[in-house]
Amino acid sequence: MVTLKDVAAACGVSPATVSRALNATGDNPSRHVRYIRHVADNMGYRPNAAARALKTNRSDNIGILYEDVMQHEYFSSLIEGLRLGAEKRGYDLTFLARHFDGEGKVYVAEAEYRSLDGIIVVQADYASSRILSLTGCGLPTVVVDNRLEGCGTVFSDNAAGMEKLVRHVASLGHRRVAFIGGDEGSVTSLRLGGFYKGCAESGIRAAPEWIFHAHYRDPQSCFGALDSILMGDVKPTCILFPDDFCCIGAISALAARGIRVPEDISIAGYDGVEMGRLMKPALTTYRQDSDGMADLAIQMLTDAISRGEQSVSGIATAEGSLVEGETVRMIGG
Amino acid sequence: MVTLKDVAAACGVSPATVSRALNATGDNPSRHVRYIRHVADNMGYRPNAAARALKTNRSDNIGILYEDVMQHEYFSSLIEGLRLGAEKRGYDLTFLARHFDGEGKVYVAEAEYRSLDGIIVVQADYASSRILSLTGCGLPTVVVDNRLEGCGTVFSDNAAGMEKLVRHVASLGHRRVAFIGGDEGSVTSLRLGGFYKGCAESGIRAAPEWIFHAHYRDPQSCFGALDSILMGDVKPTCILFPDDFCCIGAISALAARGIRVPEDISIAGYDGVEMGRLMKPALTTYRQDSDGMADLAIQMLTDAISRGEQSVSGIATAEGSLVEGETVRMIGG
DNA sequence: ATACGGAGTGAAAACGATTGCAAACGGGAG
DNA sequence: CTCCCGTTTGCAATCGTTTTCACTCCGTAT
Repeated sequence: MVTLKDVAAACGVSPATVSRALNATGDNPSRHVRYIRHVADNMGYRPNAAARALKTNRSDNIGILYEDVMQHEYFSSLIEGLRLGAEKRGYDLTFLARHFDGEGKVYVAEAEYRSLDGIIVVQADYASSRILSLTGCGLPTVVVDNRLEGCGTVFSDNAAGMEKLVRHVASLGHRRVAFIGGDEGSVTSLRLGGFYKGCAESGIRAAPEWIFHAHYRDPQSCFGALDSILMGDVKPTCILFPDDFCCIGAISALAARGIRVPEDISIAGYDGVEMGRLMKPALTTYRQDSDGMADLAIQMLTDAISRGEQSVSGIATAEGSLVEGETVRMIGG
Repeated sequence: MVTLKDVAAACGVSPATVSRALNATGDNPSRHVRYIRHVADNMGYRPNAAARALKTNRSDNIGILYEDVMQHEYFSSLIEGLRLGAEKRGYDLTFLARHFDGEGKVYVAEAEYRSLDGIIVVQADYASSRILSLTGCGLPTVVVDNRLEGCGTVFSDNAAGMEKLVRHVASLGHRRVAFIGGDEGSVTSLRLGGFYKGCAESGIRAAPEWIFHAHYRDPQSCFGALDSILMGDVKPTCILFPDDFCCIGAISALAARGIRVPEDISIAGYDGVEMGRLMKPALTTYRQDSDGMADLAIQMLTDAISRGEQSVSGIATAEGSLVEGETVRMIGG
């Protein structure tokens, strides 16, 4: 392993000079600096992250914290986006391991231990108490799709997206629209607000009997809601699902009852998964901009880091886009 | 931040003693050692990873390297499995960033820079030249579903799995079976071998005109193959797809032609994604044991690390399981 | 009683980088 | 030629651990 000292010897200068030459940020480096850099390159010098972190307390490393979300395509693409964003800005990404202590899982200690520069929290459930303990830790933190005291936040446009979806559905003539989701403490509860607003603006009555609770990406509770809907006297012409996964699954559940989509009933999902584009009829859904969210999150975080701040403030929202598929059909006015 | 020295002062001993007390591995620690540990705990002492790494050249940190696979449910659950396995054994997981140099992406340098203890490679494509440069780097490396000189390997039971699938299909009476996949340099080429073997053992003629090339998880090439199959004079009774994603997509493509699954044609996928269980008819497929593979990989790697070896040898295979769905129907003998 | 071996401890030297401080240097003005 | 001021450089300390080496202490064998 070639060290600063080796490069210094090769250049006939002191290690301090080499360090400065390599870290200098000026726009037009002097001949001497260029020479040192050239030699360092040639020798294959790479700084030692541990030594640097020890001295500076910085690691160019961001911790990422999530729970049980990897299987969701939306989240895994979000995480991939985080990685790309971090890479672009010269940071690495480390999974924050959950080392146990007496009372629960400890993330902060881990982050400190590794001298991480910041933390990104990706979590489907709101306000996990384990996460809450992060907020006071003096490390800049950005939370995705969640609101946490003292942390920066990046939201998907949950309310606005659902609103757009409702309008779209309304524009195709639907007046009896059911909503599945709105689970307390999940993003779908934010969307419920958008649903109400969209209904109000489109002159649709948001009938309480057509609003059903279900968890995000939980087919079980979702199909339960579907059952209730189908057992009602008056049936909706369109059902909005909490996520694409459940929505696609529902097509089969409906087919098993002899109900065709979209001929007999229209449906729409939420997320914008790849399968939705592939299938026939193509899924009508709202595509969350996971790449945009990821990049915003990393940007907020790295900005705060490079300003040397201990916390991140501010809220940003990434706008998604309506995906007009074929699962919502036009119905007679 | 509380350091070794602080603990030492509080205990009235030297830092060296504290270090030894905390790192001692003996089964029954002496009273004195227990006391030091107690004090350290109480003071909230956490070792500094950077200092430790600097001194020992170990980081309890494993690098993970992959390309463009995050969107695949199989891969993201594999990565989640890796994380869990690493966590279980006291390691963290860091994404290996791809810093560029003149000729391509450089992973090794990054791994060295962070003094990573080992590397796990997850990659759909065989023999990427970028990866190859890893092998000589003196870091223990385990490759998933791939064979690379000087690296440990964990395989999914590609051939055996496909063989089982073929037998299952044969046992339901199918004699005309088409195979899509077998792409050079991808895992599906291994499965092609299993296909031949399964056919041979089941007395099925593996007809070359029913073997079609397609990339893994590439609907485009897959549907092209499907077209060819459907245009043939004699049609197969069952089609085996390279992955569940394409297979599920194919159901729609078939439906668009008025072909029903499984009444008119039987199909099976490969991977075992969640959606397959949810849909109706439930997807017949072969579920790869991604958790098992991940755990094997981490175990091989951490074993080598703790033995202080510079490379990993050995090949392990994780056995998957046949998922008998409803997309392959029994046909008349 | 003396010598010896083992266990435990402390002092101090690393590991490889950054950085405050002071000295050396270089260029322009007088 | 000298002086002054701004820039560059080197020295040395430091970050928090681990680890070697020498030493002490104590129990046991001779």
